[in-house]
Amino acid sequence: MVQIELASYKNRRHQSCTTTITVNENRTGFHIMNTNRRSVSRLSRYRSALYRFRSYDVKWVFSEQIASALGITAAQVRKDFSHFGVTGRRKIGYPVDQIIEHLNRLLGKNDRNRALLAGFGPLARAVYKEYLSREQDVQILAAFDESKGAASRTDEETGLAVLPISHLINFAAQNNVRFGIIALSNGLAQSALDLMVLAGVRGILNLSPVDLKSPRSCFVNTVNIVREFENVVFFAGKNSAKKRVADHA
Amino acid sequence: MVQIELASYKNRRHQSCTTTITVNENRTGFHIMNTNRRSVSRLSRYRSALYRFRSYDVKWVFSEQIASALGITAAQVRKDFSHFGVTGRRKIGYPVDQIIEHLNRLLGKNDRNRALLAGFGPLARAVYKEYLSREQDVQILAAFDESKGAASRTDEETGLAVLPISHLINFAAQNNVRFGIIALSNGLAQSALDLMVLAGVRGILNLSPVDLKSPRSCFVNTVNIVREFENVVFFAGKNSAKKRVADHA
DNA sequence: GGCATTATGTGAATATAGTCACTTATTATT
DNA sequence: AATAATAAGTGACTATATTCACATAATGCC
Repeated sequence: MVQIELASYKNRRHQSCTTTITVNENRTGFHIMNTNRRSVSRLSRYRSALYRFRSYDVKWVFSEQIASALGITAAQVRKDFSHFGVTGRRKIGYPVDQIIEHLNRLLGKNDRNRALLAGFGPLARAVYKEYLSREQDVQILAAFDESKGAASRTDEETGLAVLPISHLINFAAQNNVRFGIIALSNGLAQSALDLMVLAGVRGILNLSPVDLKSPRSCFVNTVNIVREFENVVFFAGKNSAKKRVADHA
Repeated sequence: MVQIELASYKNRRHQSCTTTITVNENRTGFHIMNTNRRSVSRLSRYRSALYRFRSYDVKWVFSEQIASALGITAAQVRKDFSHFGVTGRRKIGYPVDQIIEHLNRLLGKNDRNRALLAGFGPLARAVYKEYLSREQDVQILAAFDESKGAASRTDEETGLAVLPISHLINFAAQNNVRFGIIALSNGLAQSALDLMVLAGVRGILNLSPVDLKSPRSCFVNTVNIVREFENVVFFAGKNSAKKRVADHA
């Protein structure tokens, strides 16, 4: 069991408090055990809601308003915020600018997170073009793909460098790359992960439809789009009345 | 008789991973007692693991083997299976073929799930081409997009019909479409959802980076790829920043 | 300044998810 | 037939996640 510090803050009695998560090691990597895993997945939803408030020049928001924007309860918002040391003022609410700033810090939005793409097929291209290239905090240094031969090239449409996979380790190590995105549809996904791990990558978003094994030094988040569609079919089919809107956890 | 090791695990008195050829017995009927959200999201992972076992002609698997394939505990597998009425035989394990069949039924894999795409930009195209067009149980009837004018057309590359959004309601209603996938990057996502709901759609996979509001009649699963990457940054970042205090505390 | 108001912040309570450990059915062995 | 072995199945338990409800601090009004 491993304790990781998430946030430290002072409560109203000026006692300093620290929020930690407890992590359990298992074969496939980190498994988050205590209350914070789901809270974390809400952080960026809070952030987008707050950006929307800010775009309307709102300076202060109540937990109630944030909650209604995300479709959750106000108590949940306050609890989450309190976990991460986000504070507000009674009768006034939470200061939009400050909280955005705070969330950005928590989410690594103030850094330039160097990352690389393994695979540059249609899905990877689309994700890069539509999402990643627009995020200032994510800097995709190169893509690695062998589909068009083993030569290095520059993708015309996006201007991204596309290198052969054999260059991955050296490139990642030399550029101190800490994050990777795997979008290879075939069996290459696992070996791409292995290469990344060897190169010192610390976190991977896996978009390929296979579950990958990773040592505990590297956090892996697998998003399987077909699986998510199957969940929709399941829940839409059977009518379990509880939660109608799911959040990908 | 084939003996292939697919997964290794520890028996409290050391190893074993065996396989036998056997007959299938008929078992019919299943009922869902509890709909545990996270169990459901494991169902298709079980299924893929079982397909892999089957590809090696494995007829029976132990919960231990399945667990090891997914990196979870055997108790979890048995508990999940018992939730969904999946049964095995003591000392023998679970019958691969039957369980695959059972899971397929649960996941709607034996139906032709008619669905439509809202948006046909690069992401939607990629998801369609790489994933959805290959699934026999998902039948994408058409895509709806206005980016290339308001005329109906057939997409050359994929052969998919692309219609103007104004046709969505009638088309969906006439074809009794029950599922939708939204991949619109702009503010059109919410109105696409509203149209689908009006047309009687029961479940939606939302790939656009906004949280959508939906009535209770329609289940929505939002997968936000940038958010998933942020989670990676968060966990990988914190993990490397803080030295681990104690292993196995 | 005093008072009424109100939304935060947080323990306690509840709900959900996952693990442990034991019972039992089934099979193999003697 | 009796015995040993073993993995499914399950109830009790632990861990995680969310909601409840209320004390409390900050605010505005008189």
